[in-house]
Amino acid sequence: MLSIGTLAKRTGTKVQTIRYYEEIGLMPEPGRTAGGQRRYSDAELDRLSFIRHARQLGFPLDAIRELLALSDSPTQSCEEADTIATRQLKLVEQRIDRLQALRTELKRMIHECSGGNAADCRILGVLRDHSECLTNHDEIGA
Amino acid sequence: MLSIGTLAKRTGTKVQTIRYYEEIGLMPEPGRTAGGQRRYSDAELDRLSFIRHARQLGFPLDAIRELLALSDSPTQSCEEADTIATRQLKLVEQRIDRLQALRTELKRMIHECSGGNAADCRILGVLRDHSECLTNHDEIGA
DNA sequence: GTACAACCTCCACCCACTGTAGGTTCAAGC
DNA sequence: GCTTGAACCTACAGTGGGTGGAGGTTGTAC
Repeated sequence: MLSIGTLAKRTGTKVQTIRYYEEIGLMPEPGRTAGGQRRYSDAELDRLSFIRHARQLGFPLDAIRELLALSDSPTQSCEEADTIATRQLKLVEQRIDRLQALRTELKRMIHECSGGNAADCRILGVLRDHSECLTNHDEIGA
Repeated sequence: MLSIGTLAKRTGTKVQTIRYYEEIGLMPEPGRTAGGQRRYSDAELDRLSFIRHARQLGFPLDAIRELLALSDSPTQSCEEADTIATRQLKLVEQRIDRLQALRTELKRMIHECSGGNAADCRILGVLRDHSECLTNHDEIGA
């Protein structure tokens, strides 16, 4: 049986994060010692590894919840897993496209700025006047 | 003078977002009507446009705060603007690299899954066992 | 038996907003 | 001048995915 700290080290997770996963029902409530400390079995280690791995691949926790449910019922068709993964792939591809457009625009801004004072700065100029942009970048964020 | 709703429409910002920017000191406190409603001048329209444009390019609000300060003192060197933009470019490039690695891994998972039941699903299999991954993807998230 | 690292709960905070409830003001039409 | 109703106001809760800290308790090695 593993303490929460050992489980954390083995999975590369912070202790608080494990407790957070328990709180939101992603991890089961583990057994406790007489004194109230959590003790984990290998099944829980596997489950947390699964969660962490899916997180590394960018799956949101809700999707992970579904994937865990599928993984727990091995006779079910894996069609749904495919759907979830494909959805995630599309999301990742959208983000890449968007970030590549941002990269182009940022590079251009930086390249055009010859380094005088702020009044003539192309970086600030482009920010002031959207019409100086070559690309449309309507959506917010990265 | 513009109402907050008109300013919102003109800049493609939500009304709540404008009030939020005021709350965190990114937008100045505007004038008010006798009844207490906000009224904005063109200077404030320009400032909000600048903020929104920088957000579209993915700059975090703290960076935007610095960029606004630079834009307000036109005699200052624009070196700092260059530093901020370059930092942002590097961040964007890092994210692109990371997302491209995720894309590769997701594609492989989906491709390998031939669609049986969940027990044999390659998608769930890869998630269960990190050693089946070709790439290292230590960091979390997208 | 003691020291102290690791654990416990509870709560606040991060970013950048978004949404809602419950009440007030402005402007257009009559 | 009066009514209507859209737009405004404040205040607060919630989003995702955690992170950090205070203040107190337990487990374990010596």
